[in-house]
Amino acid sequence: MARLKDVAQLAGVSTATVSNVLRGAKPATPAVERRVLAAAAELGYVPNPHAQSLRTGHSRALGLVVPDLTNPYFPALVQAIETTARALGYALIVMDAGNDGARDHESLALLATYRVAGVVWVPVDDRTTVDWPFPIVTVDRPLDGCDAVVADHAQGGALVAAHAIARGHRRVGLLSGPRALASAAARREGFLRAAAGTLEIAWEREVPFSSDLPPAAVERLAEPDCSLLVCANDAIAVGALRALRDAGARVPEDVSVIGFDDVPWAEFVEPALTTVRQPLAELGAGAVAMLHARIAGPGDARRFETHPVTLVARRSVADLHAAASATPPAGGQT
Amino acid sequence: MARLKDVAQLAGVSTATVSNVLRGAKPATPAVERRVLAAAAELGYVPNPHAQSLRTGHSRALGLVVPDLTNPYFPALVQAIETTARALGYALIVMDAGNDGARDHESLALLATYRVAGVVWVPVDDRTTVDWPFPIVTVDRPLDGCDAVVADHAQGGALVAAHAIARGHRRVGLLSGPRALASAAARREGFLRAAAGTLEIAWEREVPFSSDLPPAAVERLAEPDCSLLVCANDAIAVGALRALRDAGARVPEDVSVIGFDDVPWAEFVEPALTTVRQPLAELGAGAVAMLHARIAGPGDARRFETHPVTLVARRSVADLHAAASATPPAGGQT
DNA sequence: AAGCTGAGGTTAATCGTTTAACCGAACCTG
DNA sequence: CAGGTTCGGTTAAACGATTAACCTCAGCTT
Repeated sequence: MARLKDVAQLAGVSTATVSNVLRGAKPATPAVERRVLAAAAELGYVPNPHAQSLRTGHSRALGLVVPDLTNPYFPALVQAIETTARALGYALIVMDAGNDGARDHESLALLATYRVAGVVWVPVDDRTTVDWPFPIVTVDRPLDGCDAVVADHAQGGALVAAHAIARGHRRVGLLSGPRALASAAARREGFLRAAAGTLEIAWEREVPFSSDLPPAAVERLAEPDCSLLVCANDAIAVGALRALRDAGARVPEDVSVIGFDDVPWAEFVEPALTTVRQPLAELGAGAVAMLHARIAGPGDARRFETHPVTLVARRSVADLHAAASATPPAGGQT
Repeated sequence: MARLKDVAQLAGVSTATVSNVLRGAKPATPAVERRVLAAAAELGYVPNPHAQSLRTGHSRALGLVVPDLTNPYFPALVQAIETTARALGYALIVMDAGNDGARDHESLALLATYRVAGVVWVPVDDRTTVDWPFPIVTVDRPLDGCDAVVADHAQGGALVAAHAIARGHRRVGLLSGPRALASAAARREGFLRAAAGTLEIAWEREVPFSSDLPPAAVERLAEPDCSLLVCANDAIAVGALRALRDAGARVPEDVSVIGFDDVPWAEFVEPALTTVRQPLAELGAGAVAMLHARIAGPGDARRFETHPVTLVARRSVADLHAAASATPPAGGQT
């Protein structure tokens, strides 16, 4: 592989000049510049990133630490992050923390030894102090003192309430997520605020983010006693769908269900799930852009971005204004 | 951060000695060895990987190139690869080729500039010549001249046939995948061989790996004319489920469906899908182990590993031997 | 006792960049 | 025209490891 020295020799200048020209660090005579560029092109020169990193003390690599790749939330996020990182000239070192807080920090430590220029981090637990030799931006879990991009969960909750109201629902049941999680709390909060005065909360159960509903919730679902089930999560919604089916209730004819996240298979369950879509691609791209900016300006004020979510209406919530008796037309997706 | 030099100074020896001791390259006096280890521990010394790479010409990083992270097949694979790579002391640089052959090669080129020690590659198209400055092992798509791990698709096909026979099916319809893909061909082949003489192939349609079935296939499904639908893929199976539902057929009472892959939501569709599970974790771990071996022994013979698949029986295929009229018990998953 | 050997260290070159320090020529400028 | 500036370029010193070559000295052999 061609080295800087080879380019310099071919162009008949010193390595310093080549380096300066190639990086646009110092201006050079047009003639010299042309010769250098030509030589570099001819040799197919590509700088050795390790030499660069050694010299400058930082690499053109970014780290990404996620709690668990098999969580359906992440692949789209990772993809967006990788794509925009690459477009900005960074390589991406990915680490999976296996939902383990200790491994989370171990990963950051490892990234530190690699002198990455920055890290995109989705922490497994919300509150952990941070003190690392690189800038960090977190996704979806704000940590004090470091940049963050988040989806607007509260707005999502409001969207759900609005949709319910628009479709003529009055009494709803709530399967809310772990109150301890900021995102779950925000969804609930946003929903409640927008529902206030219009929607009646028949009952509420706090359940984990999982399709395996606790028995208490399953029992409750045997006699729903409401026209709409608001779930904090698509996983929960799928669990609800299953429980309702087992109880002999038809969705959405007897009771409607709405989820949150728009996991990849939300459209494949029966009936296709109405849910709130998180802007994963935007979140990922935004995080990398923010990190890039922070690398350029370490001293700037803390950055914080919140991205709007959208509701995607499918078949799982009935329109009570439409002929109340008729079955909604099949295949009515999107 | 502590450098080799600092350790040497603290231990009262030369940097060469420290380097040798730490890597176990050359034996040293027990006393010296102890001093060095103590010093390194005290300073929390971690070698600078860029300096190492610069000097040795290769890094302790592996590359991973996949066609498309949002394909449900990959997250579990990537996770296994990352985990075992990390256990072996490698960092993992992940690249998404966006299902684009050109980008695929571009990614490899980029990895070359990073002097990765090796690459795990899932090529977007099967036949591409390979000539790179690092060892490669491919997953699921063997390329001549480079190591590979693959799932035993033919065996999977045989498993499907055996299951069909065991459950009393006689006439089956085939929704086979793109014949051009080696994996699809192997599945079909394995199935046909095991079915020969026992199962009657009522009809066959070649369709792409997608839930959006071509009209021709949908039409065929309106009048299935068989007791079991063998799908080359879970995506296809989901499409079939949808088409059958639209046609008013009940699964599995009227017709059974079987898939392949065991995507994460195979258990969430209605009815839960019987399918063949690919050993993603084993495939990933195997690939990295193989790559590691190849890095150690560049001259060794070509390696090729095939991993067995397993059938996971859920509700979507009926047992014709059981009371033919009765509905299978609900909730009978696993 | 002279000479060889080998074990255990050290010295210094090297990997491919970046960048501070320097240098000469050309270009004002008063 | 003598004396700054600028401009465009070079030289050489890092960065932090690895490793070939060399050195020293204790222990053996004859």
